[in-house]
Amino acid sequence: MTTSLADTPELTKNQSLVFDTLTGATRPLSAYSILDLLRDEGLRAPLQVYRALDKLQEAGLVHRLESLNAFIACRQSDCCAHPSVAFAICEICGQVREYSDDSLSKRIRAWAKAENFALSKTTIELRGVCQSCAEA
Amino acid sequence: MTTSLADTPELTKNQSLVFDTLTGATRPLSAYSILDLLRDEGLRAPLQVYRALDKLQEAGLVHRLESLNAFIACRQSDCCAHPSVAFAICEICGQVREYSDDSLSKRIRAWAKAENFALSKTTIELRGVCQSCAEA
DNA sequence: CGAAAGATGTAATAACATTACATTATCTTT
DNA sequence: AAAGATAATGTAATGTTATTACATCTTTCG
Ligand SMILES: [Zn+2]
Ligand SMILES: [Zn+2]
Ligand SMILES: [Zn+2]
Ligand SMILES: [Zn+2]
Repeated sequence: MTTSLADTPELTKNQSLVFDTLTGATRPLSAYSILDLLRDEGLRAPLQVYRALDKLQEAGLVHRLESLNAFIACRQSDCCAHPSVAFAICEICGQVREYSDDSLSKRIRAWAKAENFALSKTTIELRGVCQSCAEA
Repeated sequence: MTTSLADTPELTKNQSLVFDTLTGATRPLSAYSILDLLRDEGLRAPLQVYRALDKLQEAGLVHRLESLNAFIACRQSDCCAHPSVAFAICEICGQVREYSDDSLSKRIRAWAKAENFALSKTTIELRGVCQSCAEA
């Protein structure tokens, strides 16, 4: 089975369907939106989507946006190499820019070390208006 | 009406109830937990809590933790002076540390400026294990 | 083959949040 | 004080997001 664009880990049918849906989207999708888009492909229940999303997140192919309760496909080739990724979410058009800033994650790790906080995951989400929406 | 600890803006009855509940808690509370704690005080419906939380957030007295769908009272006197606040959430005990790191927010604002992203709000949430839980 | 692990299908329910509408309190102006 | 405006409240219903429970099927591997 080689359905998807990035088949780093071999994806199952449901995982591929969900991943391809996210890859084709230009904005974050909620689990239920994904489900609706995949009804014709045979998906019937939320759990089918949530299970696929879990695996895709573990594989680093998909990110969850906490402030949106929604998901996007990873757009950064070297995303896994960076300890913390940031997302800039446009409040007008809904588009999301993913970026890594090493000095940002360095600062965070320094704070964690100084405070003896054993860091396992960081969430950085920026809200605002993107350049093209500001121009319009 | 001067019921609450920090009455910077004059709080209404429901706002005070919700704020005092959060101030008394040692961990983040969900809106529905707050509601349950305030049934005896006369609160009946989720909306009563959500409305109070909205006002308290506007006033900067309460923060929403996006990755937890929960709320905490602000514990930083000068929180509003800092453009972006970070939260370190312990995955064992549930306690949350709130801190401000100016160089962190400087980095974020620099990125936003370079990318012409009109930043309105930043969410920074760290997950991990706090010092006392690591020692235990 | 047969056990174990993983993936799937389905239903039900839990948890979180908002819309809509009616009412009451507070403040402002006359 | 009366009238009108604004903000807060009460209540019900509904919408949205996520998980639990249980049965079935598939793949892997000794
Ligand atoms: Zn990524
Ligand atoms: Zn935009
Ligand atoms: Zn604060
Ligand atoms: Zn802890």
